Amino acid sequence: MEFRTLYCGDVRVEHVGQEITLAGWLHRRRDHGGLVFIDLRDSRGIVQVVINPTEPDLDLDTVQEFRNEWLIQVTGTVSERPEGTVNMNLPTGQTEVLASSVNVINPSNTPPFNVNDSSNVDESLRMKYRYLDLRRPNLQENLWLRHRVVKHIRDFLDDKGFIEIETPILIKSTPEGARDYLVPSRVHRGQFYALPQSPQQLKQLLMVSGFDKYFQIARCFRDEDLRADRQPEFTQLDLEMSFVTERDVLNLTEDLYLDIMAKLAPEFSVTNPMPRIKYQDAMDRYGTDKPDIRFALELKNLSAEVQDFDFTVFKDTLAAGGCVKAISAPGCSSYSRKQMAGLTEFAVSRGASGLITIAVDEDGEQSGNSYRSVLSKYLSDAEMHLIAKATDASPGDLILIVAGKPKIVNAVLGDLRLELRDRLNLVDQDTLAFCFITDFPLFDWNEEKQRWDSSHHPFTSPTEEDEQYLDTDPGRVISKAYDLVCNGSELASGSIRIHRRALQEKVLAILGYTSSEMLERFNQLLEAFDYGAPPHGGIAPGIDRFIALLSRNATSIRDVIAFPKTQAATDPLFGSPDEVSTEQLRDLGLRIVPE
RNA sequence: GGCCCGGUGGUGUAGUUGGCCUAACACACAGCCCUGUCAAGGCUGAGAUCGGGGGUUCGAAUCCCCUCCGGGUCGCCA
Repeated sequence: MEFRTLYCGDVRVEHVGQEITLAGWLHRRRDHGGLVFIDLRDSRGIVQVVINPTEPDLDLDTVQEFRNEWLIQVTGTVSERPEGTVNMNLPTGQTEVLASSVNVINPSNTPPFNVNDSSNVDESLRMKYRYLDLRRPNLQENLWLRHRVVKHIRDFLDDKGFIEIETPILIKSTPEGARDYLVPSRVHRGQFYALPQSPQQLKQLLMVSGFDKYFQIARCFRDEDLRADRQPEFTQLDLEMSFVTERDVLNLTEDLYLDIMAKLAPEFSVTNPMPRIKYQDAMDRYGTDKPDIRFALELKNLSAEVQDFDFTVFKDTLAAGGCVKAISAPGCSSYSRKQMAGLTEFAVSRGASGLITIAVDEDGEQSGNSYRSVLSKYLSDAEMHLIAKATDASPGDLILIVAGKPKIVNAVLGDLRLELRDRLNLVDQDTLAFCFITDFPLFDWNEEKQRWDSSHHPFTSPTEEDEQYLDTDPGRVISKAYDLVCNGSELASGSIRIHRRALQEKVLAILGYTSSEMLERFNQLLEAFDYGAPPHGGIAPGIDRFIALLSRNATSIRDVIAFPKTQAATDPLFGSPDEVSTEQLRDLGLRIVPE
């Protein structure tokens, strides 16, 4: 006999009259004594089974022993539900299955938490019983969503002529960027493989090989501390193309995401086309290179307006090369002293020296506005007007001003902007506001180590116009790097790469590599460039973050990964990481040194 | 490594200005009743020394110290 002839979730009116066999988990039981209803659940849904004791082959006492999560096989007849008992909340709700026989395939212990609802459960308990958590509707939906998106990506790129190629998980450590996960070699005692932080150099080599358009759903590994949106292993859509410009990569990425949104998540409204914002503009207007553009509340630079004001804080800041910027919080002029203090504390905790507020009130006079602020002691009404005008503030608004080094001012006001977004409920949850950030600087100055770092990675190409400044002024060199950002979250990062050896060596030299270090770490790439390497570029969208954005119930990427790690990078289900046997250590030539 | 939040029957919560807590409620669990429910319903019952250790006190879930676990965040994430 077959385990089943129909899925629980597939029972419909068209099956009425048919004898079917179902196999599923007991989702819920409603026992009326003489009559028992069982909601039976399988991978495709839930159907109501009716246990009527008048059936000759049904033993009611047995059925009454069934409990939640028991795996049950039911044979019976599909029937239309009697009038008034239809359940429109279930896709199967116009039907029910009148059982003629039932069979326990496998009983279940009482589950450690409710499997048949979406109630909150302590996350470590959920992780310990991840296989049960995965039975619940939220994670089921998320993983199905993930599957559909990944399949869509594969089909989309296949259609565009891409080839999917797997690259090794055991590669060579190139210890810059994130910390590597290392794998000791048994064959070569004392030597190690590293797990890839991304297949970056491998995909560039595939371009040299002439594959032209490559992609991979690639697992990446970074041994850094975890966050809601960061796991030690995560998945990227890694893709690379030859003979392309930035515009080609951005257009392809835009097409891909718009296609996914249209076909798989049409309930969201999306930015189409996706705005392309230069890095410097993003910093000026939003204070960050990953702006949430669902709402305006843009940063305004007041440096020009306030430069002649008789106010020491502004004067000294500007004299020291700093800036004065502000945002206008709509409807917040009525904030209490305590609420204002809260905002100041928020700003100071993020590095600001202070926060200056101007509450804009209605005024019956010709001016229209009156102001409450510590600045009133120093500035004239006309000067206050100037600030209000520059920040587009209206009566009822609260102007928040930060003065200091541009980096800090942007960071603080950028964070305040997001804080106001949440406090004032400024965004629509059904919008995904994609945008591209372009024209990143090629290098960032590392104050601590007194050297230049790549702002993207060392293989990123400078623009042709700026190549001339590599020697004289690396800080002003703009790169061909770009990010895809959505609702304030970085979804993808990519660039046009360097494909000529001389330029690559020059960039590596600026980053502080000696010739011998270059050969030690990057020889495979540098040498490959000597064999007719084509110009190429690509992008690497994070799959986990994107699915989490699309999911209605995910609060972290853990909710879209089948078996994630805790914040301490452990797996409570398997108990990893764990010690290994002395034999295993001996094979590898390793010894554990106590702290 | 820093800062913040949390840990109370199997689960989720309440209680946390020390005493009325002999720890409450819901779900789950056990028993009984019940033939049209769908978060079924009714009655009865069992189940927690309040994450662990130490301390203060006549008295601690509640206050103090240490520690473990989970989460958020800063650092970190080319």
